[in-house]
Amino acid sequence: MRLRAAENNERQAMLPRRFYDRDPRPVSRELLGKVLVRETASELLRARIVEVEAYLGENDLAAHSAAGRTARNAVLFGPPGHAYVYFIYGNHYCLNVSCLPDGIAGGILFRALEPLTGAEAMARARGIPLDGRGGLRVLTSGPGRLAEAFGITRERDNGKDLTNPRSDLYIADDGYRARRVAATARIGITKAASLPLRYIIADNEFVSGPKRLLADLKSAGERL
DNA sequence: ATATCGATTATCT
DNA sequence: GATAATCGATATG
Repeated sequence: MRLRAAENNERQAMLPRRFYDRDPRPVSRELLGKVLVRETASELLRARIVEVEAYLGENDLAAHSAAGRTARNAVLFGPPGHAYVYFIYGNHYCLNVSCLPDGIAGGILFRALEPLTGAEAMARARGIPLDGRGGLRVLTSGPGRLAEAFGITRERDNGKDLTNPRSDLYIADDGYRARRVAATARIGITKAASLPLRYIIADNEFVSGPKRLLADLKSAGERL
């Protein structure tokens, strides 16, 4: 009953398509603090978005869309609010959401989440104990980890409309507002590596990478 | 605590 | 045939 009510509230707070129909940078900033939800008949997973990276489409050398449309990156060129899932290093899936109107590429990579609901199921999906080394952090801190925790695969989720009321994967606003937010250089790329397009909730434990606070705030291109 | 390295495959040159 | 928006294990200070 209580869960039911929370569920309904989340449903109502599902972000609409127009939220994503903008430049990936402001969308990234506003995505911080929102809640990623996986909701099926048998499971409810919820986790707060604490780290994302903006990818700017054909003008961004580090973006998958930089060299134009292909079968793999087609979702990035499609309408806003859809899941772009790619497979990387022969090991991991990563989740993005498309931005900007149909025909214009752009997207946002989800890099870290803070578990809110269903941590036990996330641990199961990750194949690790809930109380093991690293604690809850290793469940969802990192793009490959959070995708595994949420059972995200290309087959299951690529192209999924995150703004469809019947989608089992969506993003909600639960009223939380991030306080200290910063932008830093993006992680793990070689091209256009110095642009400050990685957005983090600065004081959040689940932000990815070692020595988070010091390094991040020192290299922060701008405070938001 | 930081550094390096191997795994493993879809995608593109 | 090389590369990649990563992770986890192992080695070293």
